[in-house]
Amino acid sequence: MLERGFFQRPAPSLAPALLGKKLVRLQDGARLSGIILETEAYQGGDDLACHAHVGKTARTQVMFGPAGHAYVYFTYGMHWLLNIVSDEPETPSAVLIRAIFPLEGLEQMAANRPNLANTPAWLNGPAKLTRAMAIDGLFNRCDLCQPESTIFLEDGIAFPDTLIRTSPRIGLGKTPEPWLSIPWRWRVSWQDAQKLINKTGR
DNA sequence: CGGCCGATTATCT
DNA sequence: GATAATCGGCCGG
Repeated sequence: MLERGFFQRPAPSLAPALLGKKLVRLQDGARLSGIILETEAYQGGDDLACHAHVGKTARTQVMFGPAGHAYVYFTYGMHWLLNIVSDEPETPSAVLIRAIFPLEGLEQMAANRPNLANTPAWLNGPAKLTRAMAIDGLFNRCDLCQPESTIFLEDGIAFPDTLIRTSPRIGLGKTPEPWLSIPWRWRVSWQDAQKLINKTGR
């Protein structure tokens, strides 16, 4: 289990460091997991794309707290998105988990997503992976560094820097420049990940 | 492939 | 009352 110290840095530093780490969810005694393939950073009250730019509200409060906690929020009337709170208290900051490469508990994750065809890359979206891992608002503000947590992170594999691509963040709508174009999205392609994971033997 | 669009409701103003 | 850190279906090239 990754300890709190790992998360205690600004989101633009933590986000790329999370690539290759293992996201683990214990559901009904089963172990569901995947290698993180895509992340986005949301950093500080100055970041107009960050929910916390409006200040402390019931929703954003957790981002003002200590690192290593989950920020799970609801959007578009139907989706839950998982973030990991980063940086120091009073500096609102979080990393959105946008895609994982399924590793353990594939059968149960597929059962959690009955309507999804079992295509090769099927957890390539922030709301897809939360549904497959049965992560919803009940996990908002939970501590990912507690020994009894049913969601936590583990060491995984190391992706070479050459496989990591950056781009602007997705879905920001009418967020103004320069925030719209800041390259705070990091990702590894599903194909590259599969090659490396197979070679490493998981 | 890429673009458009409707679904559906917590959260904020 | 408006908006949304998305998704999946449907269209055209």
